[in-house]
Amino acid sequence: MEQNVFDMFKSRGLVAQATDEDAIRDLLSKEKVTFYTGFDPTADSLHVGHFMQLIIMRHMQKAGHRPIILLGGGTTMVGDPTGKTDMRKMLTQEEIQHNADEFKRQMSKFIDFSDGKALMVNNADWLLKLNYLDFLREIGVHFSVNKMLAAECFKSRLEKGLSFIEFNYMLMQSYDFLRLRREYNCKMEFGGNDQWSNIIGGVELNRRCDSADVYGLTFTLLTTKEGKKMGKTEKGAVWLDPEKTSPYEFFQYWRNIDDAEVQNCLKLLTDIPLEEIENIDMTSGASINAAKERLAFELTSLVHSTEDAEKALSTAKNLFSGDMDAEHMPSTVLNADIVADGKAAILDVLVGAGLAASKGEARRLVVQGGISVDGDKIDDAAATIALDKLKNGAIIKKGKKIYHKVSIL
RNA sequence: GGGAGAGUUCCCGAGUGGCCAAAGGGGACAGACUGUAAAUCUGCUGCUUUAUAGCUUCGAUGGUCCGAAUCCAUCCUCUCCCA
Repeated sequence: MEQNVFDMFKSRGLVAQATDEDAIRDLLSKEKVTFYTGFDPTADSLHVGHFMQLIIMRHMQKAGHRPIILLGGGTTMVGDPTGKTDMRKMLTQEEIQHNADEFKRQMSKFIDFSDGKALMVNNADWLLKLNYLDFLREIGVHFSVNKMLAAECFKSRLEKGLSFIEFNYMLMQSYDFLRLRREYNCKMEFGGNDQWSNIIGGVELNRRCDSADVYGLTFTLLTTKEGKKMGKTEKGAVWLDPEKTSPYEFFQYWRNIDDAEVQNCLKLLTDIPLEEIENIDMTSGASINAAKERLAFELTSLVHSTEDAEKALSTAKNLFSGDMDAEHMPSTVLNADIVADGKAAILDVLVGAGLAASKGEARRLVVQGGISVDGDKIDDAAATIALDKLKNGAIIKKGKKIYHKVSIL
């Protein structure tokens, strides 16, 4: 008999909190369970933060259970205050719909929606129609303000100020669970560990309204060792959409991960057997690097494709071993008007390629020795690149790891 | 509704009329060292072809003044106390 999915989650360190471990293990081994995870469509692409939830749903589906993706078309209009220090920007209904559509497209890569094997529902379907008084009388009675205020997730907001609209988020999420159980016999809610309060709210609501036993399970959050959420870079989130974060950049994000995170990420995000992960020699740089490469490769193939992962890997190998491989690196085609007298100023090229935000920044980069063109270091801010070089495509290296091909029309 | 206070550059935070493009810290970026890691050290951090120069910036708008982040008026947002 195969290992119970729940035990598999546990052994890989995925589980953070569970409402009733034994009951959950039991339920998952006895029947095909319908469970749900909510996603708030606040941006037009999924990012690494959602990734782990998708992996989990995929595992569940493989084990024969039925996932419901709950799009928070309604809740997004309110904004989850959990862990946020500021109020969220309000989105219009059109924006939310657009984002939800994009989510669906990206998710079908991980989850099989055919033949009702997985469902996607939108809580806007019921939340938008709610009548305020009915809602208060049916749902509101079951929530204790005292209890909510004591919850950890509101603490930080109580210092900064919390508006009433956000305070209601928890009720709405709890109500979602009630609706999903009533309509789809959904018995479990999954989420990141930051969702714990919201999830137990829903579990309790089901019990109070219908005396129904349902369960909640939260998963470890992917965080860096400073406790920040993973998947954020200076430029923003690492997206799953190749248009927003190219497979190469995606690959490099994982390739450059902190030593201390490698094993954890392998456990949480890949299917590589546990023993193998635990046997990685963490004392040698070479073996750690090999593990990072493996991680990056596995994840890139999952999110994009094996082909993309291979391309990213070979591009990276070539670049870092000194060979110029211009094929898969980010590139920019510049307008001919930056060329004067058969050459273009290096500063203009840097700004044009988006490698520097302003000429001042570009100058700094050059002066500090951070720029090479076709392997030759440039240290003079007045330097130029000859037109024929640009025509063939010049490879600019910024810092240690950023390569960019620049050519001209 | 009454009273008190706050809004400064990516973030925190100093600055109460010229010496302010604005201290300090964090972050980011670049360099050295490394393993495409971390830690450490150094540089750097509004824009403008170099600048002892010019321009834009200190919640918003208008005003006082030779000169405003700093003073005045109105407005907006937030926090705290009382109701």
